[in-house]
Amino acid sequence: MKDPIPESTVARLPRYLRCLSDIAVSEAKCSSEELAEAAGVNSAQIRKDFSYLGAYGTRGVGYDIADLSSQIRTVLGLTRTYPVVIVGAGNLGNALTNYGGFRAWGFEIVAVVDIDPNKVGQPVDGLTIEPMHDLVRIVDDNSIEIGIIATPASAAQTTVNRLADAGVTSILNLAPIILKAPDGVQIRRVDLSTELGILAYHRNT
Amino acid sequence: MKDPIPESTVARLPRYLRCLSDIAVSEAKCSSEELAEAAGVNSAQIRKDFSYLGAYGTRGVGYDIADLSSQIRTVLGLTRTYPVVIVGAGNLGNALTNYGGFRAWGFEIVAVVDIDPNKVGQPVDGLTIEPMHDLVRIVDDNSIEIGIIATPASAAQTTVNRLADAGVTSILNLAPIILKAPDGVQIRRVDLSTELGILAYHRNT
DNA sequence: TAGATTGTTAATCGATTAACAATC
DNA sequence: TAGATTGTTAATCGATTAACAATC
Repeated sequence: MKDPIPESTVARLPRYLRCLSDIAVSEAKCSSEELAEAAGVNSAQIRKDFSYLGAYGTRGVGYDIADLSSQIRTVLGLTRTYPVVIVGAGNLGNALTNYGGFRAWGFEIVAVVDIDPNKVGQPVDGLTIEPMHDLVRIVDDNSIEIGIIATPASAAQTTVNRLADAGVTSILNLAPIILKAPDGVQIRRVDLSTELGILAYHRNT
Repeated sequence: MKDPIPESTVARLPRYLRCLSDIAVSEAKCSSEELAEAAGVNSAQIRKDFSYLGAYGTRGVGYDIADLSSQIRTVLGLTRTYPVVIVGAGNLGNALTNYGGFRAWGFEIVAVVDIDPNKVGQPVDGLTIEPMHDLVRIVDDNSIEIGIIATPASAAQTTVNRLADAGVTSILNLAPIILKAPDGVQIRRVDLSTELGILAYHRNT
């Protein structure tokens, strides 16, 4: 077991988790070869990745899927619940609030805020849209550490700053813009146009 | 100018495009140092990336933003329009259909299909939800090459296969599952839970 | 010309993978 | 024991970056 897990390994762990839960439907154990096939990566890669976790398989047998999944969840920090706030109650924000898939990994949308007074007070999936100026209180009350930005690009940097001021330290940005992360705040970005752009590139290559 | 553009470079190009359009608001030219600052990458990285494009800056001056942006768009294949079909008219699918941001890079949602007869016929952002069994005709009629999967995970592999059969060769998968790509089809995956998982990992590190 | 910044090389760094001894 | 598969090393591969000559 080596200590610092490479970023590339971390990025693959959730993928392994997904594949393992598929395989678990029919089997209790699997080999690195089998998982490699399902995840589309090299089997040596998989064994190396797992060696960082201190997760031990059994030579000649393979990995116990339940054990391994549990190890991965522990390493990623998916053994607790994370309250999440969504900023921006437009189509995308509301779609995310309605999307139940976050809960399986412990992410629970506990608040949705919007700057538009006309949206404030409206219901979304059991929650009520709250005003942006209550953000500090909302983050405080719910001990929120993670925010998702579903605002237009033009409002995204302001939103980051306000989330940071309120005490949120992890942000997932869905707005199509590169943001500056305040000190102590980490931002990940998902840009669907970028993904389509990369698809387009490969079509023409 | 070397020929094969590394995948890592390709993945950064859309980011540069975003940053350049921000910078273009106030300036017509920029240096690799300035863009590096905005994009959060090393300036040598940027110059190296651009050297693959055959895009030439001017020594002592920098890069012409309009020229450079146009080069990047050309390389990525963003100089034409791509008709896109969205499969799955749930919250996410409808949010994407409503989302206007794809059009700026030439991706135009021309059809939304769903398997649920109750949804078929309903309007979404000027389109009408069409039945899944018309997929081949729809893809044909609109010369669709790109599909976005916004179905539940359980329906995603079937959807890939049907899209592939219909002639779609580029797929963006938003369902939280690892899919097998049929021959000649490329799939990119965006998994928001995975992104949150990686955020969670870094919180606890 | 002097200052600035590119384009490119070469060095560094890190990630992937083949190979195989260890061992179930 | 024989067969299978891990865990790990060492080799390979590719990506990043420092450095600097070229040149605007």
